[in-house]
Amino acid sequence: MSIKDRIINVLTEVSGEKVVSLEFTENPNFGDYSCNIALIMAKSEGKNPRALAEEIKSKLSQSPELSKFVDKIEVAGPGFINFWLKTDVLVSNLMQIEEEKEKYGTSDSLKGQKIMFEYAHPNTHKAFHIGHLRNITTGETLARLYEANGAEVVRANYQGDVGLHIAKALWGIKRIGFDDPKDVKKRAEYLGKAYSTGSSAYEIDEKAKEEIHVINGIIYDKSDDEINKLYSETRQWSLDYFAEIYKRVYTKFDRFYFESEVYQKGKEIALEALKKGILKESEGAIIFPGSEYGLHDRVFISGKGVPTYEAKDLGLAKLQFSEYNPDKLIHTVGPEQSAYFQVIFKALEFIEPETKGREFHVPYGWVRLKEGKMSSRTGNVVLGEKILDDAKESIKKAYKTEDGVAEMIAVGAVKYSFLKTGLAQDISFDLKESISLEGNSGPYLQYTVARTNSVLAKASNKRMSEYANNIKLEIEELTVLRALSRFSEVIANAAKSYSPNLLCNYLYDLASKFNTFYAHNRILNTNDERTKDEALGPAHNRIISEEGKTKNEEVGNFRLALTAGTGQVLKNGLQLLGIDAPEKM
RNA sequence: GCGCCCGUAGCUUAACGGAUAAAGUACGUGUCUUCGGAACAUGUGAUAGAGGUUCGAUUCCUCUCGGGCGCACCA
Repeated sequence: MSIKDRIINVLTEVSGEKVVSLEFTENPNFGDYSCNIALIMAKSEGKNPRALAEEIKSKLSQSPELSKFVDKIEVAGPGFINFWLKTDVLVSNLMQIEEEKEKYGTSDSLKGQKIMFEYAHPNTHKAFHIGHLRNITTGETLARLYEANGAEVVRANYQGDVGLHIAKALWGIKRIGFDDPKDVKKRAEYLGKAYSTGSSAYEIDEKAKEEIHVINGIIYDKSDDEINKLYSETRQWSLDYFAEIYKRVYTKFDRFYFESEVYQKGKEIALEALKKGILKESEGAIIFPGSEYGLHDRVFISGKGVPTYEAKDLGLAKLQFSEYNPDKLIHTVGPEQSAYFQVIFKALEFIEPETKGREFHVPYGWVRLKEGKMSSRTGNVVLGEKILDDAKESIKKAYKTEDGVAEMIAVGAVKYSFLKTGLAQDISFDLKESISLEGNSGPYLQYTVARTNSVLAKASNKRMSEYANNIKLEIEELTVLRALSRFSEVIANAAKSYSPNLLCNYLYDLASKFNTFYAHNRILNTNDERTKDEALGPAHNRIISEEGKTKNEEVGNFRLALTAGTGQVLKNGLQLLGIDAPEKM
């Protein structure tokens, strides 16, 4: 049981309240943990909150359990009860990092749960743009966060390889002429051009529109050999291109679903549902009457008899649940589809009842360009890959870096710039400004790891476990120590609330505190001796040898441990964000 | 028109209904005869507007203004 839970238990017992929340404090003057229970109780009982807090505090001070790890309790502000942890608790946490290494911070709180994360979902024959990159970055991180908490994770990718957009691209190919550039990237560019050609023709040219619908029909019924061949060849071009990107951003999928794989099944399910009266006929199409449930109607099979995205999703859900039977299925998809998913989930409740309460839509915000609106229809897109390449180039220009390291830093910079913002928040993207290498950025964290590596490599004494005793802490040391102890709770929160940005903020805060410590204290060849008079205060006044002095060696060992612990936690945290930290940079 | 989401320093973003609204960037001033300067320190600067609920509101409710997205055969 965590320290936090143990404090909560005592608080629950003493206060008699069932729901007690205990929070980390941002301000060190307010201790390690803070509790607002007195404020809440005062409201319902009509008492003075401060007096009540004092009352609770005096009961708490008599708890033998609490005295094992709590050093000081104070009532502050309107009636908060603040707790300071004993230094040994924090130091033993440091030893835990040393023992558990890359396992440190993980938990099994979600053990036994199977979660399917469905993300990325690019469409073949269309560009893979920065929005996809944000999606894949987000999905991968969520998957890793859930794994870190013990869940069994299935990574799924649902790729659109049939539908009108393909027909537009094929029509475009016919218009501009078939051309195989024989290069993965150039093939993707060529398809992007073909798609925007077909797409704009579709809107302004009635004849083109008709032709595109004919091609769309052929894609489904495979009635034309020439189109079939063109389709399967160019489809593979896209898939090869996507595979390169997945590899580049460290994502591997357990299962690739395709629209081509589910549409037939989806259509059958929809027709079956029509018989049962779940779906209805309307104006020649087959629809789900969402409006009967406060939602809106949606077409599942078009008047032409073609299954729409909606019907395909029925087939997809059927397949996903029969293959994996996940406890939760999380679709990482943009917010514009929120209303769509509400309708689909409702329809699924009737058609596939086992999905009820297990389908979730986690929307992530748009990536908007400062320069103007992005649209693959008009060809005005910024490719995901271009961002990575640009970042890499500017890193090489600014620093002497070998290619592999520059790539690692570029990926870190781009991913971090997406993840540090709240999931639902739109990102306003500027090609030059957004990929930051300084301050609150991926490279800053990577740099800090490299710095810890460098210091540790120079250390002659590797026996860091001897540090723990008799060290009097400087304020900067204590600050880092406290930050380190929060890691596991942060990743649990980040997973639970789908908020990778919480982890980003935490890691930046930790790195920043370490760098402050680093700038003010020597780690190697320490030459300061501390006396009793330099003690920090009652909470952390730990004294030392008989003469009241800390030995240099002990200080050095402790600082090395602090350095190693910081490096380890930063590495573990970056790993969860899907970012590698180079040994040197 | 109906519905959903969003307005926080010049810019990009934080903040379970809590304590002095937190950072980065930019701009200004500094630190360092560097255990890695992609660093550290320091200054200027913000909750769109009006009501309401509350001991307490960036957060919840109502309205106004401003932006985005959905709402039938695209995905």
